[in-house]
Amino acid sequence: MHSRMAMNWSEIDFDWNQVRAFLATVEEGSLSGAARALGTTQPTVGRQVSALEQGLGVSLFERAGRGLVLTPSGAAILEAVQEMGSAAARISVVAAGQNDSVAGRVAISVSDMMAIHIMPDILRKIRDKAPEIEIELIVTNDISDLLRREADIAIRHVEPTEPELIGRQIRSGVARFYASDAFIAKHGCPRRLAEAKDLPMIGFAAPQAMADELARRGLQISAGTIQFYSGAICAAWAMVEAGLGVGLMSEDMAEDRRGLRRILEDEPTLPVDMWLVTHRDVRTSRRIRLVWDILRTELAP
Amino acid sequence: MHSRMAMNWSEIDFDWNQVRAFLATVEEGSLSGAARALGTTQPTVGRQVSALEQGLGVSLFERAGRGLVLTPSGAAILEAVQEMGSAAARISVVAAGQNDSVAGRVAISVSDMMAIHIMPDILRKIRDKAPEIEIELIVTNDISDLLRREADIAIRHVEPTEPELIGRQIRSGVARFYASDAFIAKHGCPRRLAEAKDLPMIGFAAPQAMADELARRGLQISAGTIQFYSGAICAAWAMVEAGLGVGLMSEDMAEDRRGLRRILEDEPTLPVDMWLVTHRDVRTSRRIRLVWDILRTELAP
DNA sequence: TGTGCGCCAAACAAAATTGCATGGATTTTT
DNA sequence: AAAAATCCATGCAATTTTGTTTGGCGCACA
Repeated sequence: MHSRMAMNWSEIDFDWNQVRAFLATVEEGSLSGAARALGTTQPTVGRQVSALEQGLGVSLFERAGRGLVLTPSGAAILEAVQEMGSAAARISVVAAGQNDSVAGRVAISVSDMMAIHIMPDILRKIRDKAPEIEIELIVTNDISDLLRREADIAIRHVEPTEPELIGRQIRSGVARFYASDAFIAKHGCPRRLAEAKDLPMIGFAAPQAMADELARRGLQISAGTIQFYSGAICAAWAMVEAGLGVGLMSEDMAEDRRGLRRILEDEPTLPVDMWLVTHRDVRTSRRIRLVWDILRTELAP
Repeated sequence: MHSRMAMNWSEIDFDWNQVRAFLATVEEGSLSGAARALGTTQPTVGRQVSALEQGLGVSLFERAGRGLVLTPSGAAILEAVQEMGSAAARISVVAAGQNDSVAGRVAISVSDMMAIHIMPDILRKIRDKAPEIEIELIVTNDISDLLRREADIAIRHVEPTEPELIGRQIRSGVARFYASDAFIAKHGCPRRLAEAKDLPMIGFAAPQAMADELARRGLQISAGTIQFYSGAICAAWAMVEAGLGVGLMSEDMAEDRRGLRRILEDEPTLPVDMWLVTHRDVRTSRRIRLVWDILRTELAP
């Protein structure tokens, strides 16, 4: 019995893997790039795309010397192709959630500072409690996309807004300003914000973006004071330690740092939230649930 | 920020065709039924579903003697799978709309010699592969103007320089000198260029233009030896066959000619290139692309 | 209870796909 | 302006996938 309307199979007799090759090619911009992304070879991707063109009776790319250019026909089907891709990603997410084996891989996405200062101890605990779980630590300072299953669990600093994601606030710390001893020896140790406003500052993002973000939290900083910055927070902190400027840092992480001193005693408190986030569908997996619980316990205030 | 999120390919490493097999199995109720619907065989569908189960790490069906029963995990991914299927169907529909029907006219511009000696066989092949395509053969010895859409595809002997045109070199032959048996009986068969320089020659262009062109290619010919000429190459060749003079001709075309003999064994080789040329914009058209591909295959060395 | 029918699983031969190596072409770099 | 780096196409060998055939199992029906 067919509870649903039966599919018209003759309409989709083309090879679905060829669609995947096409999508990868569009996203990567070249056949070679698509091959790298898919873990196959350029001739294979090229032939699959050609076969799709022939199967659909449309030419999708114009071979233009270096690289390919999407034809109008290619652009026309692109939206449906992308939807097919995101449905495939959802299959992966849901299937991962259905997998109730404890043994297997769990991917956790964290910032580099977390990876260096906090995760090692937690990973040891995970190994003790569940040695058959294999952890992939994805280190990125971008928010990684749980919807596409780049990671199973992520630690973010903002509450997730997507309805498919569930987040649990695990800790709220405070960020403060720090500088190296050498820096203080040279510039003095400012106690009040007013004294510090001309000191060079190390940023974690482009100066204007960082100034805007701080302003949103009630701290007026001129973008001009940010001379150096790096999205890699540990690199930014190396700059602070080298005495290149003052830096803003979560309190509990700064404790470990040697040669750093807190400055600005009257600064407004900058709350730093921490959220443990996962996908509603993968959370049902026993293995992921186990890791989730360990993280939640260990990261509790 | 990336508004266009790239796909996470490493996690979507399962075979998309396996998803199709799973969907067909669910909708048809059995592996055999799915095989019938997909136009394949039951073992194939069975193996694809098994491979999907292994790839996702989840069991999708309960093998229950006669027939299969969906497991909870199978039911969980079903929605996303169906969405993938409907996206696939949409691709097919959109592509069909984009598919400018293959029926229609394609104009090919060729020289008269090509039209007579080479095109007939190729036209037969085009008719076999795509009977609904109507071919107009534009016979001209001028470089026909693709930019003005006099023709959709042209065969030229020089590489196109215009950026709007794309050309593909398909063959490089050699031109040699030939004369009719009657001519040789009367004038002898010159073996060296020096012996021939006073023999009457049939031209394909105005004597001085032809002499200049040959000089550019390293062959010194006096314009005065060209007594008769015609831009219509086949007319010029009728003159050669009638014994009015010697003629220069592409080797592969001369082979077919009866009553002609090659002369001048020490002549410098005159390369004759052949380029398939079309306009960038029309190349995306399905039927023109089809004809292009046939021409390219058939004219390959 | 025996028989027929439909379905899934397994073994082996055939076919299709893939990967590798290479060549041609174009853009970027030095 | 030459050289390096990419990128796509193609020929050929190897692997993978598919098709064919056969056998086992459960269910329906006489």
